[in-house]
Amino acid sequence: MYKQLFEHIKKTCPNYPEEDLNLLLPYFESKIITKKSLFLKVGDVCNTAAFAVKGCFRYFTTNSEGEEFITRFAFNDYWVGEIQGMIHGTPSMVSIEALEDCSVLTISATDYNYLLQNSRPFADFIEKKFAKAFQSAEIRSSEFAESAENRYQILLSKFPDITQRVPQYYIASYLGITPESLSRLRKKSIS
Amino acid sequence: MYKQLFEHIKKTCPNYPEEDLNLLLPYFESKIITKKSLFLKVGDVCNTAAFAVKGCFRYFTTNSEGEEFITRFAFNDYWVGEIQGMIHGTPSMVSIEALEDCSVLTISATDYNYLLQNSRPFADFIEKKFAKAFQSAEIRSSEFAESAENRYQILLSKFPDITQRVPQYYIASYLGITPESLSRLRKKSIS
DNA sequence: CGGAATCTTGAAAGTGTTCAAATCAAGTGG
DNA sequence: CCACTTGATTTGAACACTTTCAAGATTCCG
Repeated sequence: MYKQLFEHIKKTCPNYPEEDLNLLLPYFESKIITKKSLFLKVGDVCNTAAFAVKGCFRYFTTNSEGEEFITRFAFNDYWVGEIQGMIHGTPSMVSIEALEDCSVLTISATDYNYLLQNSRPFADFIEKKFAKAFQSAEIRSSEFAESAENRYQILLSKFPDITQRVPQYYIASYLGITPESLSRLRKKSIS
Repeated sequence: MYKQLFEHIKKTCPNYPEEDLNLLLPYFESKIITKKSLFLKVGDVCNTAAFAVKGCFRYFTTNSEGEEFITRFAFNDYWVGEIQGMIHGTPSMVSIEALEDCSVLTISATDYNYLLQNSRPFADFIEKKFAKAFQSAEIRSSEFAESAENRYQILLSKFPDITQRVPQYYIASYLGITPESLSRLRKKSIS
């Protein structure tokens, strides 16, 4: 559990001091998030962040027609939650739901902000994560420059096992097409 | 010129100390960016940020078909450039072009980073701007949950005068449709 | 073994694209 | 100031792609 979190941190910040890693321990709590439960709901303020040791989540919003639209997925070694809301107390624009039973390490917004203020290495780590998240958001929005078929290929190349873990209609929603269209698109790609 | 920049900063950070504002002066330079010139090119590292006193810019990428796709617009009182690249030296994923003759206040990446390190108020200001930019990127990608017509209406509500300043084929590109489709869509909306 | 959920397939309808031509607008040079 | 050029927008018709709705096949799970 914690070893995986530490590995994750060291991958992002290779010179994160070993002793500072151990200081993090008391702030995290191991939890199971059961399949289909909501980790965060639109409009709520995110008061917990979770490091996904094992699991799979979807972020989604609802459009003006009342249809769900998936904005992103999160898998093992991803952080789940809304950093923005944790820091500034702004209500979330997305909901987050577990697609499997997920094993996570959670940290409260209070402890998170405490560490941000009092641990230089942690603050640097979060800053890097944040920069990465920003880049991902920019990439996500430019994906729509591509055709649905290309978007699907890009998604597959990023997450080769996504078809095993995520129902196809969710992938379709992420791509912005109907499940039927995705089914046909897949059929075409194979032949 | 500078007054406008100061107003902009005070709007974001109401208690930005007056004396710290004046400290910023020597780092900024007033410039004109002529219509159609590139402020930043894909792949280059952004070494200058610009505060748009007056003007209008488009950010764009090129998809795998070689077609341009506009990711966002920037107008008066916007910051133009890639903060990410300025801080981390990463190459830009977008190009930025002036759509009018633009009057801007520029600051070099070096000075920018210097201020970030040495001026607490400036760092706080940038942090807020950054959070805002992140949110905008998230919103931008969820816009594709909506129909082209709704996306157009949303854009109009955000920038009521955009049709006066930006050619329609650029707006179409931003919406992810052809200029012809936008033309028809507008015709329909009016009646 | 059911029953529910998911995925596939078909046909019709809808929507956006393409390509070509016409119209409109703005600026240039005689 | 007008004719001309160039760029931008509109319109039309054929076409391509995606959606919708309905039905059938498949998979998963209690």
